[in-house]
Amino acid sequence: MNNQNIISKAIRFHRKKSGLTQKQLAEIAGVGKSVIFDIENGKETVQLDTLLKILGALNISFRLESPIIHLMETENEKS
Amino acid sequence: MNNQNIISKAIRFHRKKSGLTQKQLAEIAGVGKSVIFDIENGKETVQLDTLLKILGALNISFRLESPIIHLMETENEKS
DNA sequence: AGAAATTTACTGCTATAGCGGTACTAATTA
DNA sequence: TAATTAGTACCGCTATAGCAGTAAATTTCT
Repeated sequence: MNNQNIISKAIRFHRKKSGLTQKQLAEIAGVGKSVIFDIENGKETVQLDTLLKILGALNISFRLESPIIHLMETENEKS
Repeated sequence: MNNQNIISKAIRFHRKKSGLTQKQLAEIAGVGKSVIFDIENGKETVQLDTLLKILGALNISFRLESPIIHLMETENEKS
C-alpha cells in the first residue's frame, strides 16, 4: 500500500463516516467534484494545496516522520 | 506555522543534514531543480507525487492522523 | 420494481506545474 | 582577492490539473 492509496482510502473512509457525498465534500473543501473522484480513485498527480483542503475539510491532519526530525524543533532554540 | 511551511522547513533541514545541494536532491528525487527551490520557499501548489518523490529521497515519511483513522485498518477484517 | 440520489466517466477549456536553460547573486573555499 | 559552488530568479515551452457540464452506470431508498 503506497502513500497515494493510503490517502485515497482515508479520504473515502472519512467522507463516508461524515455522511458526505463527493459533491458535498467538494463544496466544503472548496474544490471541484472531479478532484474528489480522482483522488478517491488513486490519482497520483493532485496538487498539495488541493489535497490539504480536502484533508482539512475532513479533519485529517498529517505529520512528517524521520529519524532526525525531532532535531528540527530544538534547532530553533539557538537564536 | 502552516502545513506548507512545515514541509518546506523539513525538506531544507533534511537536505542540509544530508549534505545535498538543491541540484543533487533534484537528481536523486528525479525532479527538476526549480521544484526544490520552489518548495523550500513555500510554494503551495506542488504536486503530491512530486512532493512524495522528494520526501522519499530524504527518507521522510508522513502519516495521516484523525480521531477515527484507526478504524480504517480494522475495517478490512470484515471480508 | 421504480424513483431518486450518488458515483463514475467522459468532454473541452483555461490556468499553471514542472522542465531545462540562462544569468545574477550570495556564500564558500583556495 | 579570485575562483568555485550554491542559491535565487527569471525565461519559454509542454503537459496536464482542475474546472463545470453532461450523461451513463451504480447504489440507495420507498
